[in-house]
Parts: sequence; structure tokens; C-alpha cells
Amino acid sequence: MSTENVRVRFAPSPTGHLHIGGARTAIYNWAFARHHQGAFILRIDDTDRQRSTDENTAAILRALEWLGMDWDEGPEVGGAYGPYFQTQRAKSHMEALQSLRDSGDAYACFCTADELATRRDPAAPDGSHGGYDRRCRSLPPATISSRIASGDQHVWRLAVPEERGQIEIDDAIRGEVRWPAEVMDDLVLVRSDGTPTYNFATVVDDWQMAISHVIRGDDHLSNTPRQVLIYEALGARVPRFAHMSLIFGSDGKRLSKRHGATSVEAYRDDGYLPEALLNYLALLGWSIDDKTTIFDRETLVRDFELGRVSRNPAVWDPDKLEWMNGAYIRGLSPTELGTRMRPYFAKAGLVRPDGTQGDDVDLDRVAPLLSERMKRLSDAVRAAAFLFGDLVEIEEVSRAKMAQTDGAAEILEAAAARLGALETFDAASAEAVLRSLPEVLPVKPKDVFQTVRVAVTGSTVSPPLFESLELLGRERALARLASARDSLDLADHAADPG
RNA sequence: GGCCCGUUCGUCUAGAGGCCUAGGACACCGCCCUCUCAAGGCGGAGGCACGGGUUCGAACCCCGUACGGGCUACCA
Repeated sequence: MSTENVRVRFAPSPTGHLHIGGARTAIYNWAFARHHQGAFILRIDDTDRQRSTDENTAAILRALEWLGMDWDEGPEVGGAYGPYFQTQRAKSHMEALQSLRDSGDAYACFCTADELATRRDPAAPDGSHGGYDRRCRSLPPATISSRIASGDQHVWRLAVPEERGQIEIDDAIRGEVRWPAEVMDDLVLVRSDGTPTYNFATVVDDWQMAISHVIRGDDHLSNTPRQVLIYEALGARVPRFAHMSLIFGSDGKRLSKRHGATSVEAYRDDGYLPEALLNYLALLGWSIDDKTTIFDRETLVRDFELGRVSRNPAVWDPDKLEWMNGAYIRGLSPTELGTRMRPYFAKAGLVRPDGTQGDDVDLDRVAPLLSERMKRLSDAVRAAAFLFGDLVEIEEVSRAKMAQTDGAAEILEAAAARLGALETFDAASAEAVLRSLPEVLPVKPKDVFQTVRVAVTGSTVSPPLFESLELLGRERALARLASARDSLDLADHAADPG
């Protein structure tokens, strides 16, 4: 495949936010362009005026940037082939229609939608494909011009060549695919309201933008022969196509909202790292070899090739994404992780968004305690919440376990006394103190750790205890031990109202 | 209905006729490590949709069947 003049595009419709399926299409296009030192073009296909919004466009651009995509031409960066909003290209669409009318490849059709429906209906179209019957194609020119002149509603259709035979493409992912041209309807190019249909607009735009490879979802494969016909009528060079399969939900249906989060933003908000999502998405339908799972952006660009894109649909696997995200989190330095966690703590009101100074807790110091137990950045907030505030609320089940532990009161008292007497209050000293308790009390080490853990963190599950104590500081640690000790008595009284 | 596309462990995939006793990853199970939870280490279970060919030899090639998906709009 020639590296010369590779120009690919991602053309989302701003009718919603960036979907993970769309994101994967964008990634493959981007990686292909970068691999071949070509151009990655972003075009906003906003022809659906009712549902397209500027907010959605902005959200899509932001999501793409977040994923690390950069585009050589498109909104915000411009380019020689603009405009990059499809609705602003109406003039060239109309010019293309005019040239098709001039060449006789497009003709006016006055059939109404109702007429078409009733004509199509008559039961099972045995053998025939039951499409448009091309009746307006043979209208006398005089009739056509007079009806147009009198304002009759009409669409413009492509006159599919009678003797076209097989329409064949060499798909970069699927190989050779062909369709008999006879089953192609004379598709509508321009609607009665004067706007171009999707198939017409994209072909005209891709042609004029000199797109060399059209890399898109499988759902467009069946549109391809129609588009090829349009390219041919236009006298345009047909680009190379590459159809990647769709992403499915676990039920084998196309991924949609009912399968859970489907927008890139939702994953960002849930605490996924962009590099993890990128990695996961890239691997969903493509692979480098038989064992590489984690790889960075540069590797993706270096190794990406369409020939290694799989032809069968992939099921979205949230578990694997979570695992991968965790793997990326573990690879972050404490400072980096601290920075990345900040927005989530800030959202919970625990820390300042800007992170300058004056936080109750230094996130860079929290990060190493959390990094191996996080799947998502947002997990950190719950796991580290106990570090904020003076006292901590103890979970009911954890309190019950603590209360049932033999010698719990003694453990809490002894721990408080000895931790209080410490020269320097750090993790190592705290560990030494707690480990020595079984030497002076008839208790098991495990009970010491768990009792203190519950008292200090509010739960039987927490980040490493000794480091947590250090982060908490002597004062708060002692206060919590005392509070837990008191709660034991209260529980006794409550349980024994006599 | 018609036209297309697809089918390797539960999931993502490696595999382009002998390297396959089908490899890796997630998930799952067990053991180890261990202050809880994780992380990590080691091990285990688990798959070529089915039926015919072609070939000395097929997960890989051909045909059929089944199943899934897409398109069949004046949606994109």
C-alpha cells in the first residue's frame, strides 16, 4: 500500500456525544494516517439539522482530544479542503448534482413517499428485490421541465447504468466483495427539500477532500456499492475502502445505551485513563501479534495496519477494560497518579481543584497506597475518604466484627497508649508498636491489626494500615482509637438494656 | 423476502495446509505471598459452529447447513 497521499477522515454526526464505537473508528483512522505519515481529517457530518448541535460538536472534539487524537484538517485547525462542516458544503453538493443532471446520470422523480410505499407493498416481491421501479426515469423531458417549473415536489435520483454488471471493491479488511448492479435501486441523491442524502453528501465530500481510504464501520458495507456508483457517475476516483466490524454488547446486539455507558465522556468521568481506553479500543478488533496486550500510542502508530484488523464483530468487555485501566494506573508514578486523582477528590469536595496548597491530605502521598487497589481513578475517593476529617464513621458490619473480637477494648487502649508515646509517629514505628502488642496482651496479631484498622479507617478493608496511620497523624489516629473504644461501651449498654 | 458480511476457550484474540498435544490476555477456580483488600507469583479448567469435499495431511482451501449481524428510507 502506497504511503503517498494517504488522506483519511473521521466524520461523526453531532447528534450525540462520541460513542465508543465511533471512537474506535477515529482511532483506526488516526493510527492509519499517522502510520503512513498521511493526513487525518475531521469532518462534522451535521446534515441532520434537527438533531445536530454545537454542544455535541464541542463535546466530540473534546473527547477526541482527551483520547489523544489530533487532526491535521478540520474544525479549529482549518485546512485546504474546507469547510469541514458538511452543511457548509451545500454548494458543492449542488454543483455535483448539476453535473450529474448535465451528464444524464441524475433524474427528477416525482413519486411521493406514499406512492412508493403502496407500490412496494403488494405482498412478497417474489424474486424481484422490490425496490423503486424507475418509472420516472422514462418521463419525457418536456413533462419533467414543466412539472419542475410548476413547483411539483421531486427528488433527484441516480440513474444506475443498465449494463453495469458487477460492482466490485477490494476492501482492505474484507478482501474482494461484489454485488450485482441490478439489485441497486436508483437511489435518492437529493431530497425534495433540496438537501443531499447521506450517501450523496459523503461521496461528494470524500471525493473533493481527496480522501484516499475510507475506514468505517461494517454497517456501511452495504452502502458501498451505491457510493461506488456515485463516484463513477461523478467521474471521481474511487477510494480504497476498509470496513471494520461493529462492537456488540454481551447479548450479541449492537452496542447501545442499554448495555451501559457508551460515550467516551462517561468513561472519562468514571475514572478511566485515556491511554487505557485507547489501548483497549485499539485491541478490540485489531492485534499486533499473539501476546502484546499493553502498548502505548507510539507502538500503535508504528504497528497499525488494516490487514490485521479482524473481520468478526467484537463484544465489549467491561471487565477487561477495567483490568487494563488498573494496569495503567499501577504504571503511573505517585505524583502522576496524585494529579490524575485530583479531579475526582475535588468533585467530592475533599480537595481543591487547582491543587495548589492547603489540602487536608497530600494526594501524592496517598497515591502509592492506592495504586495497586484501584481499577478506576474514581475508586480512590471511596478508598481514601477516611483520611479526611477528624473522626471516621465506622461501617456497621465492621463495627460488629470489632465488637466481637476478643480483647478489642484492651487492644484499642494499649494501641492508643503506645502509639501516643511514640517518639516519631511514622509507619515503621506504628508497625513495630502494633506487632509487639501480642507480647503483652493475650491477643492475636491479626486481631490487633483488624481492630485498629476498623477504629482508624472505619472498615475491615483499607489501604495498608501502618502507612495510613502515618498519613492520618498521631492526633487524629488517637482520637479515632478513643472514639472506637467508647463505642464499644455504648454497644454493650445498648445490647444489655437491663 | 432479497443482497452482503461474519463464525477459534464465557470474552478479546494468535493462527495465512504440516511449527497446533491449538498460543496469549481478561474473567473464573486452586495454591503461594500477606496487616485487611488488592497487586504479584505458580498452577488449573475451558475453544477450532455443524456436515460434506480437496489433500499424504485442514482451525487454515472449496461447497452446503445452522446461527449471528448489516443493508434493503426523501436516517446517518
